[in-house]
Amino acid sequence: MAQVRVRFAPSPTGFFHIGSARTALFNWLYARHTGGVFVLRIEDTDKERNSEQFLNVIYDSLSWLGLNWDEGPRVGGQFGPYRQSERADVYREYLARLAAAGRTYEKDGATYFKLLGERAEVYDEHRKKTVTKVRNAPAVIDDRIRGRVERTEDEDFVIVRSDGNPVFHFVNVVDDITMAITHVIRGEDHLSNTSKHVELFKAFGAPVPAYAHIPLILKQNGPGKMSKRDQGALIEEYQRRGFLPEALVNFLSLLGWNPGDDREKMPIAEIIRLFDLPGVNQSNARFDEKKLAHMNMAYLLELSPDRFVEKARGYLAQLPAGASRWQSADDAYFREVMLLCQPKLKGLEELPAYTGYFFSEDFPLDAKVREKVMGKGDPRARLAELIDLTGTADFSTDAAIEEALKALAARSGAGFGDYQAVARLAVSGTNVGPSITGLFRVLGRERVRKRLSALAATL
RNA sequence: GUCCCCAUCGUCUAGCCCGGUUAGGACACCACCCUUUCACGGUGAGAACCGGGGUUCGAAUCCCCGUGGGGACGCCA
Repeated sequence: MAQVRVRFAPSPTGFFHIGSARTALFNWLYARHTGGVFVLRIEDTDKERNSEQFLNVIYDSLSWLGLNWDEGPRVGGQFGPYRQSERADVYREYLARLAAAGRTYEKDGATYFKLLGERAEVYDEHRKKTVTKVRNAPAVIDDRIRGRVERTEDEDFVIVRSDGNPVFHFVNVVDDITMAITHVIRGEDHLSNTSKHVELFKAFGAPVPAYAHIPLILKQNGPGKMSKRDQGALIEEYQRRGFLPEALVNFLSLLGWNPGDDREKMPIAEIIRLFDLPGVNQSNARFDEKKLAHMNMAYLLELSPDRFVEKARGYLAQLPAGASRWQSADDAYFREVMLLCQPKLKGLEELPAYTGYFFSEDFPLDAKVREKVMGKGDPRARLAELIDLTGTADFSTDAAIEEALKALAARSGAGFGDYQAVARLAVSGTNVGPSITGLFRVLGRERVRKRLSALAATL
């Protein structure tokens, strides 16, 4: 069996859709699984809609996801160039072949591909116009996911626009032929187009590749497939929100595919080992951001300290406002704060709100929490005792702080929880966060006492 | 309207090909446990074979018809 060659062929429209990401991923996985070649081809024949800078959106998104390409722009390859805008010579040659075989004709300045068979004029109710139907044999699509699919192409179609630019169907097929693509893995929305492509392959006398039409990703609420305007549809959004690419890739791999057992969270090497076309589902999948968030948390939790700190720093640095707040902190302290919070976070997005009070005295006091804590027991007395205790207590370790607090609770007869709640409110302004002992230790005696006193002063 | 694809818990899915399961897992939700908060984690609960016909001793599984969902029908890709 010859080496597998697959391709991902996006258009530089300025967006990198999550559905495109999954198509790219499945192609990449199949190439890696089979030891094949993953080709990146840029389909930029529509000069109206494409632009140079949009190319970077594609490169950046693929790179961020870790989907490296073996052939394509920036890395080259023996079947280049890999941008359709640079392949005019190839298309001219293939168009000439079609013309020589009598399979093209001009109409309204455009070039049409001519189907073989009897013709008849028919009025199309839906399109409200008369069209020429061709009595044609069905095209057979050998689909690795759906099985054998037949569809009859019964109308000639445009392959070169009147402005001289070739159309998708034509260049797509020509490139798949000239780039020796063996498997076309793409979204199901292309299944109906495939009969056009099969007709072209046949007209060129070229072997038809194996197809694999993968199910679509549906929007989480409401009807229809996910579009670029839907919440969570764009890869750059996940990048910006600090999602871990390995988590997103793992999640995406499970949208329409499964390893055949209960496993979900898997290292990419394992996904590559298990991935195969027959394991891909046939039905569309609804996108579920909650499950993605859970996957992201699981990956975040197991990040090594160094990696977590690096990710946290990266995330905070790209925030639009207030980046200076964290940047002014010294490395050791920053690291200590981040590692204290790592086991508690669901996502890097929580970082600003979750760690703000470590880096500034100006942090919000949650009014509801304050009301709740202050309305219970004798917070005034607890605060006074805490201020007294923290003046002399050993702050060197969590254990020492815990011991001191427990001793205080035992002396006074109030519960540990009462001290904990009041102290937490004073130092962090809320009722969620790391352990109170960790909070004390990392914040340090001086700031803890200052904040306790500040809260006491408001009573 | 025409053509194509699809159909298991709210969601992602295993099981289907090669009929016999208390129809399994995960996310979400709820309860309990753990616990110095909040999480994590643990235990448990509720929750599905779209409908109708066939074939068969027996159908989630095979066949047909409905219905529902999705896609395509551009000088977009």
